[in-house]
Amino acid sequence: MQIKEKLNQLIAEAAHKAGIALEEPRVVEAGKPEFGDYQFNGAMPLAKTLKRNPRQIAQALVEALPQNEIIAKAEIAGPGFINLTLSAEWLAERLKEASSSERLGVGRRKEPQTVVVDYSSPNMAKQMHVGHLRSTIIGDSLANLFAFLGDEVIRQNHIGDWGTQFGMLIAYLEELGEGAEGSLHDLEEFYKAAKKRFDEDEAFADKSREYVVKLQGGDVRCLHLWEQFIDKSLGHCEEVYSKLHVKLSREDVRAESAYNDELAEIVSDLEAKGLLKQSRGAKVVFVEGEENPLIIQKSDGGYLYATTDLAAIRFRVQVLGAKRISYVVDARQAGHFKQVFAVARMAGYAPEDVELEHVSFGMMLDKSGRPFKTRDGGTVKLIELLEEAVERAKEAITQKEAYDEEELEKIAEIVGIGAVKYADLSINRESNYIFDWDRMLSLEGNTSLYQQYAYARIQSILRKYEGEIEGHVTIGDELERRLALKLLQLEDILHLAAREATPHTITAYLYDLATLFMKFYENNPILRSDVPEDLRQSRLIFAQTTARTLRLALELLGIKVLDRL
RNA sequence: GCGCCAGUAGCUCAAUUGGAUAGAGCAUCAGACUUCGGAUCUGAGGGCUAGGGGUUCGACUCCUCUCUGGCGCACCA
Repeated sequence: MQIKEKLNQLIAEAAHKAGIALEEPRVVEAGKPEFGDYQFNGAMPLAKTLKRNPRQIAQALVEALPQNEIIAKAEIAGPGFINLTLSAEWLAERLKEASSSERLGVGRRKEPQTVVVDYSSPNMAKQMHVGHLRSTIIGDSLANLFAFLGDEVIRQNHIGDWGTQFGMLIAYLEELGEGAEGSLHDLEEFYKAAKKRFDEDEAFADKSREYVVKLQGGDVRCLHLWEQFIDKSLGHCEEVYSKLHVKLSREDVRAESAYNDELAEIVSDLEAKGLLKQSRGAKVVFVEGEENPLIIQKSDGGYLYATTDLAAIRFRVQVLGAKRISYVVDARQAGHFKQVFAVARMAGYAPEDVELEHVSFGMMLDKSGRPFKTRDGGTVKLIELLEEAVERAKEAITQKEAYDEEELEKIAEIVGIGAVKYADLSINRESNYIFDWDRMLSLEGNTSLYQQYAYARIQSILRKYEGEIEGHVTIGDELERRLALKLLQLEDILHLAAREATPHTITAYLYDLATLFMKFYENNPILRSDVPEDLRQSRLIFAQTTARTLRLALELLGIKVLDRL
C-alpha cells in the first residue's frame, strides 16, 4: 500500500480543480500526532509565486479535494499547513486486505529495472577482515530489498584476484609443494610468510615477478597454481558468507581477472574517442574539476583498478543490461568513483539513463573511537569476529533463560549474527560506526533482540490461540489507529529505503512498529476471557500482521527470526 | 596546500530531504504487575543542533567564514 502516492494524487486533483498550478505534490508524515496522519506543506511555497495568501491557497485545495474514502479530515493550521487524518474504516479495511496478502500488500514495481549491486569484494590475497563487514552486510540487504520490490537484481562480487602480489603467492605455494593445503588454512600467515621470503630472498623475489608476467600471459602452470589459490581463498569467504547468512555464491563472483582481456581494448577505445592524454608517461583521462587525472595505463604498460572498473561498468551496462549500478564501497573511495563515473559517462559506457551510485559508508571504530583492531594492533579477522558474536550472544541470553545445549547453539547463532548485522544497518551508513558489543547485544533499545523478542512474544500468543484468524479489523482506540497506519506504511518505507539505499530507514521503522505494538499489547488484551470474540479476532489480526511485518523486514535485512527465544 | 565527509542531550543515534514545540534508546531519578512471555510498559529531568554571519513566512537541513575531527590527493587495490 503506497499511501503517500494516493494522497498525492488527491492533492494533485484538488489543485487541478482549483486551478492551482502544482507539480508533483508531496505529502509527508505528520510531525506530531495532533497534526493528524499526514501533512501537505506545499501551500506556503506556492504563496509567493501565486502572490496569494497561503491560507487561502490551502483553503482552496481543501475545498477542491475530490470525494474519497481515504481522508476523514483535512484541516488548515498555522501559516498554511494542511493536516490530513485518514479514515479509520479505510485503514481497517486496508489492514484486513494486507493481512490476507502474501506480500503484506506490498506491490511489485510495474517496470522492473536491472540493478547491479557490487558489494563485499574481498581481496583474495588475504583473509576477510572487519573492513569487509559493512560492505557485505549493507550490500546484501540492499540486494534483497531491490529484489523484493520487483527489480531484476544482479549481485556482483568483484573480488580482487589479480595483481602483482599473486606472483609472490603462487611462487610460494609452488615452493611448499605437497604440504601446501594446510598452510592455506590461514591466509594471513601464508601471506606474511610469502612476503618474508620475498623480502629476504632475491631469487625468490625474481621468480615472483616472473610469475606475475607468466600468469598474466596465460602460462598454464601458473594459472593452475593461481586457480588453486583462488579457490581456497574463495572458500574462506564462503565460510564467512554462510555464517553471515549472506546470499553471495560463486555465481555472483565476477573477478577482476575476468576483465583482463578487455583492458587493452578499453585503452584503445578511450583513445579513439579522443579522451586519452599522455601525462608523465602514463595514459590518463582528465576529468573536469579534478586536479589529478584518472590513470588508465601506467607508464610501464600495466593497468590499474580504474581500468578494470571501467571495463566492469561497460560489461554491466552492455551485457547485463544494468539501469542502476550500486557500489557498496567505503567512503574513502569517493574520489575514485567520482572520476571513474565521470569517465564512464564521457566514454558512453554508462548512458544518461543508467544510474551510477556510490553507496558509501564510514569506518568501523572501536568504543574509544579508534579504528577497530585486535589488542596487539592487527586486523580483526571477520570469521573470528562472528564467532565472538555467537559466544557473546550465548552469554547474553543465558542470563535470562535456561536452554539446553543444542537449542542454545542455534539461538545464539541467530541472535549473535543478527545483532552484528542489525547494529550496522541501524545507523546512517555515511557516518563512522562505533562497534560496541554491549550495546548491540542489549535487550533494550533499537536492537535486533528487541525485535526478535517482540516477534517471539507474538508467536507465543498465536500458538496459544488455536482457532482460525478470520474476522474483521475494527479500530477501537488511538493505539490501534496508529498501529494500523504504521503497518500500512511498510511499502512507502521500503521504497524510501531502496531509493536512498538506506537500510536504517527500515530499522527505524521496525523499532517504531515494535514499540507501538508493545504499547498496544500492554493496553489491549487479546486472549483474556473477557474479550469479545470479534474484538479478539481483530486484535489477533493486528498481532499476526505485526509479526509478519517484523519478519519480512528483518529477513530483507538478512536477519533471521525465531518463533521461540 | 587543495579537496571530500562529518560535528545534534553525559553516551550511542534519529529527524520523512526547507516545515509547526529537534525526537529515541542507554545511563540517572520516579512509577505500574496475583506477567495473554516483565527480555514489558508509564513518567521526569537533560539541547544556543561546534561557533559567527547570511538567504526567507520558516534553517539541524541551503550559502559563507571560522574551529575541531576523519579521510583522500597519478602510475597499490
